[in-house]
Amino acid sequence: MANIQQVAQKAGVSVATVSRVLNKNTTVSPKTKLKVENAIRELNYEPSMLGRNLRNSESRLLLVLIPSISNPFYTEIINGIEDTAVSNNYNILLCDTDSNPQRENIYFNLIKNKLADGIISMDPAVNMQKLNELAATHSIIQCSEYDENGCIPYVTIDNELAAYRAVKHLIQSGHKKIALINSDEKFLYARQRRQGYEKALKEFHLPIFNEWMITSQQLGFEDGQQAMRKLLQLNEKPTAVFAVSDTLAIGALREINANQLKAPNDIAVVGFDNISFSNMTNPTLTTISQPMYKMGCVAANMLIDKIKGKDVSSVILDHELVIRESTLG
Amino acid sequence: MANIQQVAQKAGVSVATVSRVLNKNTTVSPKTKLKVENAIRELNYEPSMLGRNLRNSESRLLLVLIPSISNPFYTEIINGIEDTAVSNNYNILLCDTDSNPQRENIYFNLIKNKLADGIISMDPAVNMQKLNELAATHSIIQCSEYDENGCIPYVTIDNELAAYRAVKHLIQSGHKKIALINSDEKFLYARQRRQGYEKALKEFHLPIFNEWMITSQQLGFEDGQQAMRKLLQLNEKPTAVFAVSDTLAIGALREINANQLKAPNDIAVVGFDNISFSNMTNPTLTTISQPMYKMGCVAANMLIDKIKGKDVSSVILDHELVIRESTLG
DNA sequence: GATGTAAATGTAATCGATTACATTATCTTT
DNA sequence: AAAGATAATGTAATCGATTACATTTACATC
Repeated sequence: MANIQQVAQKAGVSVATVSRVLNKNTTVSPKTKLKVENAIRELNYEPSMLGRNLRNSESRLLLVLIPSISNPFYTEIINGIEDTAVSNNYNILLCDTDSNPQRENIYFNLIKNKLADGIISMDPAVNMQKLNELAATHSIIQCSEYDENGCIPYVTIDNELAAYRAVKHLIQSGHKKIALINSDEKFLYARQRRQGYEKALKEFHLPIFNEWMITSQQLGFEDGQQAMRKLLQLNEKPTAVFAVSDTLAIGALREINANQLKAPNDIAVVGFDNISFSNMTNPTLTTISQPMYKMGCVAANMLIDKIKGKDVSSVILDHELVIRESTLG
Repeated sequence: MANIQQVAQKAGVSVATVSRVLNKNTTVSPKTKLKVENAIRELNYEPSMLGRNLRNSESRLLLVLIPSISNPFYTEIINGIEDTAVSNNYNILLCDTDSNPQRENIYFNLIKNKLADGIISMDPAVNMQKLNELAATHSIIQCSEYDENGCIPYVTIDNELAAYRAVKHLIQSGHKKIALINSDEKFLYARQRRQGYEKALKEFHLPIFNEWMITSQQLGFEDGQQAMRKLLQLNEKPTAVFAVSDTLAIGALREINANQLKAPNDIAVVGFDNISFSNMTNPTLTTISQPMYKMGCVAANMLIDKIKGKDVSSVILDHELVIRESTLG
């Protein structure tokens, strides 16, 4: 692969002139410009980003941290981030942390090493302290999950309100025994959604039973199945379930089917996220729709602004309750 | 962020010595080594990959091209690639081409520009000619989808045999009217799976009807729904369907349910890929299981070998028919 | 034709690392 | 204590671009 020197030599000009042509600098005569362009074409030259980035100390790469690529919730967000990034001449590095601190470190180093210009973190299990430290010197945005006490700008939805609405919908459909399948409350969204759940129950003077609140360590389908299995073993079974993630809800639905029960008649189910699967289940799943694509766009724009040195402030986007078969008796 | 010069100054040594400490070169006395390490710690120094990569002309970044991050089929493969890459000290750049030639170009430039050391392409819609040209000068591996006539090493399964087995299973379950929901036959895997389908039908002297072969442009759930809708409008309806992707099959199942029909009694369904969701549907989906994680590992190892200059040859992995409720009358 | 000004082009420093080669320090050995 | 061998460290070129500053060229004006 040719370098800028060879192009300059072939065109009979200096490297500076070649660079000017490359960067669309106007102070190049049309004649020399043509010579240079011919040389570039003949040599099949492509400028090395390594050299360019070293000099400009930018990489035009954005890091996107996700806990697991297997959760469809993130895919739509990523589409939004990617579209926005590309149209601003950035590319994204998708980093599956697996909620593994060691991997996390690898990716943090990438930004310290100037191989990335900024980070969008969607990992709820990220080391918040480290992230905050890093944010002092680098551009970082949080998406969906964030640190209440930190100073990193974020984009998210009102989780408590969304959960409240989901549970209220169940109550208004006539349910009085409503279970919660939550994820670990070390995550902010889990605490917020539980608050929304409790708020709705209290408002309608319904009892809050610890037995009906299951904590799941992971968000896989199987985890939802397991949680539902526990609920079905109780003496006093709930008639409705609110799961804090569609993947959990879908697993729960599966377990209901497997026990020859029917949703929503035996047990109604509400999920959270509106992943594309949620409309393919049998019955289809009632869920809270997050504006995932938009969330990705907003996060990317915030990050790019931050990199440019602008001030950015956090954003809370709207959500929507999507009512489908799993709660429609 | 401190650079190597400042570390050298602080430690009272030359940059060469710092570099030696960094690269675990043995010819450094324990005493100086300590001095340097202290300086590094005090200055919070992290070596710039940009400088290092420019000098070494390597980036230790692998490009992974996928047509769409929304298809769960790819997620398990990516997990395999990522694990293998990380344990070999590489990181991966996940690139969602959206089967968009312009995006594709962006990512091809990344490797030309030395920002990536190699490519694993899983995009069936990739420009094969360009990919082959690029392969002449760069390290490239294809995964799952490949070019029969090209010279790029690949890892895949025997698509024809897998499809043959899937259809044979339907025939042996008593079905005589078997439809195919295929994707565009510009893709090799589509042609191969169709061949397997036809081979099975011929072997059992069953007729091949063009009406029963639907081509879907995309692999989304909705596309499967649409395809099934067409099949259900036929005068002579099939009693079983083989879809070349689980996403299509799940959409088809959904459409069957929506028409108050039951799988497998009214119509049996077989998918392809064994994505995790295929075990969550109602009924659960019979499908061909590809060793996705392993495929990713093999592809990554092949690529790393190729980068090292070793000779690598293509690999065909085993598949498995997973029988579930959607074909079990 | 001399002069001034603007446009075009070139020279060389720079980004932050690695490393071949040169030099200096240390240790043996007699 | 001198010589030679070896270990430790330093000097400076290098990777491939960008760009401030310097220089050259072209052209207008009197």
